[in-house]
Order: sequence, then C-alpha cells, then structure tokens
Amino acid sequence: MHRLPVISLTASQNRRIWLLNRPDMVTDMQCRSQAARTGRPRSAAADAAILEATRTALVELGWSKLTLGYVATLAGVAKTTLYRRWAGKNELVVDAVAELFDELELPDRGSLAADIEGVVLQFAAILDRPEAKTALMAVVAESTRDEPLRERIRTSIVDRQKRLVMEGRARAQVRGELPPEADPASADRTAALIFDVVAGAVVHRTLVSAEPADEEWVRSFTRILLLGLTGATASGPVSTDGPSDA
Amino acid sequence: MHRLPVISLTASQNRRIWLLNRPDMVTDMQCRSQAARTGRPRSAAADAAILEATRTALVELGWSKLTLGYVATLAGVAKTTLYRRWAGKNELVVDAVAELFDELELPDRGSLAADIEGVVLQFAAILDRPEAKTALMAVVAESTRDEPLRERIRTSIVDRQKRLVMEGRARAQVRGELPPEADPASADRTAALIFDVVAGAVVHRTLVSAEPADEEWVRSFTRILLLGLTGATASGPVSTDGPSDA
DNA sequence: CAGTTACGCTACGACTCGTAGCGAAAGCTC
DNA sequence: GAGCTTTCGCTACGAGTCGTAGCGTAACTG
Repeated sequence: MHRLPVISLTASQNRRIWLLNRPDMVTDMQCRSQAARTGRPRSAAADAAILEATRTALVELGWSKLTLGYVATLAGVAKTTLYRRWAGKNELVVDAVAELFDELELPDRGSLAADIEGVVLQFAAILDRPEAKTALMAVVAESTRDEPLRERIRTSIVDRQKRLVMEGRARAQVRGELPPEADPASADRTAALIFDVVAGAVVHRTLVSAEPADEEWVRSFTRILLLGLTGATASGPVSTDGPSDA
Repeated sequence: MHRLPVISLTASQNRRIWLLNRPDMVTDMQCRSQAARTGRPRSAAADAAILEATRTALVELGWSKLTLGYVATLAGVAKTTLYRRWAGKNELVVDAVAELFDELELPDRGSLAADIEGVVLQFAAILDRPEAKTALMAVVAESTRDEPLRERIRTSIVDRQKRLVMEGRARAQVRGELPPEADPASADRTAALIFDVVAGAVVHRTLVSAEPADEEWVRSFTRILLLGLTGATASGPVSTDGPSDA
C-alpha cells in the first residue's frame, strides 16, 4: 500500500478536543480543557478499542440495530465508560467513521483529470465499506435535527474532503488547467459547488443507486466534470499510467 | 401554483400493491392479490390518515424519535392497525415520503437548460421539506442492509426521478441539443450517470452542506452540467423567462 | 500519605417494540 | 334476514434498549 502524503492535515486531532471535553458526567465543554491534570487519566487504549468496536458492530449489525451496550461488550469496557465520553450513538459513530477518512490524500498526479480520478476513487473506496455505508447516511439524517451533530460532522468529515477539492483546484490553476478566480467570494461558491457535485455524485451512486463507483464510472464522471469546468474536451485518455491502479 | 402535467406516471399505484398485500398478520406477498373479496374492507381513509400523520410526526419528532405508537394516535387509529399494513417504521416512512414526489413533473420548457433548471428546483423544493430531510437519508441508510427496502425505495421514489432524467434527455436529443446515442446500453449508463450527478448534487447540497439549492445555485449547477454534457458553452442566460419562478 | 478522577459492575425506571387475544363493526354471499 | 369473513379498536404483555445512579476499586498527582 503505497501512500504519498502530500497535504498534511491535522488529522484526527480536532476530534480529540471533543473527546476529552467531558470530565465524567459533564456534558458541557471547556470545563476541563487544561484543568484536571490530576486524578486517573482516561485510557487512550479504551478510546481506540471503542471506536474499533463501533466499526465492527456497524458491520455486524448496521446502524439501527447497533446498541451501545454491545459496543461496550465488544470493546471490553463498561457501558458507563462509553457514556462518560460520548453523548450518544450519533456522536460515537461520527467519530468512528471519521477515522476512515484519515487516509484521504491528494498526491499530485500531474493533471487535473488524474487528480480528480484519484481522489474520487479513494472516496468511493471508503464509502464502499459496509460500516461507512450504513452509518454515514444515518448520521447525516440525524444531523438535520441536531445542529451540534451537524457541526461535528462538518469539522470531522466534510471539511477535510472540501479542502482536498480546493487544493486540487488551486493546483490546476497553477498548472493553467483552470482559469484563476478573480473574486474570492465567487471562488468559494464555485469550490462549494464542485464539492457538492463530486461528493454528491459518488455518494448517490454508491448508496442510492447501490452500484459500485468503479474505474469505468469514475472515468465517465471525470470526463463530464472536466468538460463542465473547462469547457474544453479532455484530450485523449485521462489516465496516462495504464488502466489499473489502487 | 400552475402545474403542467406532461409525463403521466402511474403515480402511487405501484405503492398500493404493497400496501394491500398484507391480509392481516400475514407478511407474505401475493396471498391476497385478488383473493379475499369478502370480509370487511380496509379503510382507505385510514391509509391516508396514517401517511399524513407519519409526515406530521416526522416534522415534529424527526426520524429517530418517531414511534409508531405516536403515529397511530395522531392518525386516530390503533397501533395494531398500523402493523397490519406495514412491516415497520422503514416501510411506512418510505411510503409517506414517496407521496411527496408525486408532484414531480417535467413540463417542456423549451430548452434543455430550462428543463434541467426546472426539475432541479422542484426536486430541491421537495428535499427542503423537513419531513423529507430527516427521513430520506435515514431510509436510504437502512436500505444498505435491507434489500427489500431498497427495492421499495427504488420503485417508489428513485425510478420516477430517473424517468424524468431520461425523458428530458430524449427531448433534448429531439431538439438537437444532445447527440443521439448509438448503443442503447451506453445510453443507459449515461442516463444513470447523469441521474447520479444531478440527484446527488442536490441532495448533498441540501442535506450535507445544509445550504439551500436556490435559483442562483441551480443556475450555476446547470451551467456546469450543460457544459459537461454538450461541451459547448451554454449561450447566454439559461432562463429565458425572467429571474423568478415557482 | 490524602486528594482527585476514571473504571467496572449492578441495578433501576422509563420507554419502545411487536404481538396476542378479545369483542365489535363492516362488508360479502346465500 | 342468517352466516361467514376480515378489519378495527382496545388492553395487556414479554422482551429489549436507554441513560443514569450508586458503589467500591484502580490509577495518577502532590
């Protein structure tokens, strides 16, 4: 598994802030930020075990039949420990699934077309996992009536994807493949639009149409998207480095 | 509200087949298809009241906190009556939300651009309803582990949207705006791709980015999509009939 | 050492689920 | 009308989950 680190995100550090922000039975934030240097520290191993167990339980049971009691048993911790760290099922699952997106990267593949294909394939591979499939839509559905949860999803998952889009776009502008944006506000709007198109298409393909976003599909999608962005025909084959690549 | 009926779909008749297919306590299909002409008939008013109550409950409580007991109370029927007709929450909500899409239509607006804008705006308006927001993602999430449910969603909701896409595309080909497709298999693939892009983008914009798919956004989206489909610049303003329209 | 916090465990009330059983209502056929 | 069939409303029930409280113990700090 060759991974080319390019954009160095703060990874899951953001999430940790939320995780540690619950000094036993207290839901409020910032009570403990740097206080409470005393007492028994929370087990980091327990965190990892719980998140891992959550993903396992998602695969086994799916979102709706997943119970926190089962997750606790699977992780080898008490149910109360779980409730001390997460407010409920929603928050726990968001954190568990967010870790799947840690591997999202955008190495410079030389062209905008190749960059799009690469990141879309990565994204599709993550979405295709059973734990992501059943969980992502469910938490998003919950987030429509839960503003803090939506914010959590945004910072943990969505914003990082969005940053990849903006990075790829900036890179293409440096290459001259895309025209530079004059108005920064307009640039933001365009980036948001592209992001909704790319992420939405892959999610819809994978979860609603329930068909794989394989290389052939990604290539067709990239062709249309490139045309839409540049107006010019994407000359020749998009992937210059052979048909198969992970 | 001026509505121009153009494509005459079989509407909610398909759903009725499922609804009536449960002769009290029997989950199996086809046991009663045309049998059981005797006995007390089921109240059609109850069906309507239950579906309406389901939507109301979705607005009030959202998906996760919705209970069938509450829906029954709201509809003025007994809880057991509910279970006689629907297998559970998932199936009930799918049928309740599917009715929202009955109003989806594709009047001939004269150009491909106008057709796309029109149907996307309609779709966005439906998605923007609170009952649709919270329910659609949830049932799709459930459908990842429930094949019959996915089939039900497909026939009740997705296929009808897809048909609009294919109709609009055929219309554009007649107009000469899009080149005719040679291979029918390739035509299907392309239609599926367009569908995933359109529906996915709107859904993602509305539910994940949580921002309205208003006219400005739809216009930008249509511009990019048209460019992607035709390769040619969409000449001039897309909407020929002024800025505002319902 | 004392002080503080996290942990595992048990138990609990409140709630939802989905079903069973009953008597009555509403339709059909003869 | 009688007789049959199916639905309806109602009550009650076991099973399961939720989220928390209480307790004794473990871990870490000064």
